[in-house]
Amino acid sequence: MDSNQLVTILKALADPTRLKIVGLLSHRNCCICELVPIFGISQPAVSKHMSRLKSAGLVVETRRGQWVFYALNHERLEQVRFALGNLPDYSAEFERLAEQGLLVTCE
Amino acid sequence: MDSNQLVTILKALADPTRLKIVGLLSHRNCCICELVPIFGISQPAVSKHMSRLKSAGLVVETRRGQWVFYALNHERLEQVRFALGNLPDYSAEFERLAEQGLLVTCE
DNA sequence: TAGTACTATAACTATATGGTTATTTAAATA
DNA sequence: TATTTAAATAACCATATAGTTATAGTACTA
Repeated sequence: MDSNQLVTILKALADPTRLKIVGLLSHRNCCICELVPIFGISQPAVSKHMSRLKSAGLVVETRRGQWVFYALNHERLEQVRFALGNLPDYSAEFERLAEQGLLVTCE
Repeated sequence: MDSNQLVTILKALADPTRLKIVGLLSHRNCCICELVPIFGISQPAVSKHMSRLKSAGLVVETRRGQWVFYALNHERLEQVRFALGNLPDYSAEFERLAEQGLLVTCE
C-alpha cells in the first residue's frame, strides 16, 4: 500500500460518522436503511459515507434483494494498522538535506 | 482514548504532508526550517501542520536555541493502532434497532 | 543595542467535505 | 403493470482545510 492509498483510507476513517459505521460493521453487516435511524441523518448522507468507505476499500457491498448490505473489509483495516507501524523510510530526504547543508545540528 | 480523540488524531494523519512528516520524525527529530525545503511549501504552512500534529498529541516540541525541534510521540501512534484494532462495542445500537423493529433480516 | 534567523499568528483564498432536498434507478409486490 | 421500498445521484449550501503573503514574537549574534 502506497502513501496516497493510506491517506485516502485515513481520510475515510477520520470522520465520526464513518468511524462509527466501521465499528458497527465490525459487529454486524448493515444496510443503509439500518444506519439512517442510528445516525439520524438523511439516507443520501449515509449513502455517500458508504461510497467513501467503499472507494477506500474499507467495506464491500452485496446486493440482497432490494437491500444492499455492507460488510467491513477487516483485512484493509489490518493493512492500515500495519502501515502505521511500518512507516516508509525517508532517510534519503535527510541525506539530500545534508548535501545541501540544510540539516540543523546543534550541540 | 475516546472516539472523538481518535477522529482528531486520524484527521491529523489524513493528509499527505503530515503523514510524511510523521514518517520523517520516526527517523529523526526535525525543526520547521528543515521541513520547509523538503516539502517546498511556505514556513507558515509547515508551522500550521506541526500545530495540528501537536494538538492531536502526535508530536512534542522542544525549543533548542532559536529552533523548535519536533519529536514523534510513538506511544500516541501505538494508541491509534490499538484503537483501530479494538473498535468500540456498538451492539447496544443493534438492540435498540431490534426493539424498534428496524433490523433487516433476510433469509 | 541593532540586526538576523527561526517560528507563530493573522488575514485571506480556493477547494474539499458533510450535510440538505429533489430526483432517478433498481427490485420486490399488489 | 402500477406501486412501493431501498439506494444512488444531482444540485446546492455552510463550514473546514491547506495553501498563500504579511506581520509579530523570540532568541541568538555582531
